[in-house]
Amino acid sequence: MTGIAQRVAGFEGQLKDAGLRMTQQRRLILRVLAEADDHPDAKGIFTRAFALDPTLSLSTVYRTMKVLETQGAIERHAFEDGVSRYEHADQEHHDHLIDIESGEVIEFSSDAIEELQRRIAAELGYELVRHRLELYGRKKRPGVRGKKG
Amino acid sequence: MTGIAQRVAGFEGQLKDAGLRMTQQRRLILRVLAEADDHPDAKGIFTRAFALDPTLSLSTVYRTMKVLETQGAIERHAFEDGVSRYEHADQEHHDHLIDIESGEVIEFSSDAIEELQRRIAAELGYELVRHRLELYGRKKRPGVRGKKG
DNA sequence: TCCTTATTGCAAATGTTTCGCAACTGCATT
DNA sequence: AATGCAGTTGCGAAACATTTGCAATAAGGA
Ligand SMILES: [Mn+2]
Ligand SMILES: [Mn+2]
Ligand SMILES: [Zn+2]
Ligand SMILES: [Zn+2]
Repeated sequence: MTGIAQRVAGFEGQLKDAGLRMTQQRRLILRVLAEADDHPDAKGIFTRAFALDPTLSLSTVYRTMKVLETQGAIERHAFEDGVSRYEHADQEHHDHLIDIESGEVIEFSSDAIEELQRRIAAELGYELVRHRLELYGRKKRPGVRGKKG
Repeated sequence: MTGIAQRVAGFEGQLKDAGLRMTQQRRLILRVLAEADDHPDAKGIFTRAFALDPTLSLSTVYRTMKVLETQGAIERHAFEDGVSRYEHADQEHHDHLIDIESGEVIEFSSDAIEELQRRIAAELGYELVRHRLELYGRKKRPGVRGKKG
């Protein structure tokens, strides 16, 4: 919902408060991130940004992702393949379902499962701080119902 | 519940069926794995096994873990720190809660959450094949109840 | 025991992410 | 607009976990 410009401006403020600078590179990466509707890894972000500014380096992408993560501007995920994937954090919490055939990542959120996780942790004597939930599935062919169908 | 000897014997059969061999190294690693009650990584397994046979190499541990995983004899997990951790697969499915202060890994299982995940996937048009669920929490101090306590 | 081939140890290669460092630039201040 | 101090960047090298090529070794059926 928030526009790119506003988001960049808002982030600029956060940086300033932390004594950090808004550089061309950060602006560029922020833009790439804002325009992304998937979950790119560092190399993917680099590729997209590099197309707009071929002086950018991959190191800077990594460093920027760290800054953005610290500022809470992005979230980092590590799905099965192990590499870090990023997405902007201006949306509310959600988890992911990965299509094991296509690799497509589908977002979902469920209050019920969030609550259940909290309860499970509590029963074990823990306060839930964060969690990682990934579902790996295969697309159901329409028309095929459950075992008893 | 299953004894180490039986487990090794059973695995030997699986290997044979796959045209693979039961080597000293595999026997050793299997033993280390069977005696482990935690979730060691490759280096951890190597260290324990190396103590019993200092001719073993780390490569062999990695290769063996791959074979064992393919045979379904072990499970591999990758918690937040990124490295692969292993455990024998002779117990029923469970998920993990990690104490973010001590690093301790607590196992738990919940039919409710398993079912809920299946339902969520189904609602998105997917058949759930596997999942990853990790809870990261902090030990509650006894005597301190919820916000309204 | 012999033979075939799976397996091993070693070192080198990978792939991802981090780091040291000198050059560069944002930006607050003259 | 010019100055100066950090914070930042690009580059190459390092770090780290894991994989792989290869020649030597050993499992296990004949
Ligand atoms: Mn997402
Ligand atoms: Mn476990
Ligand atoms: Zn969630
Ligand atoms: Zn589960």
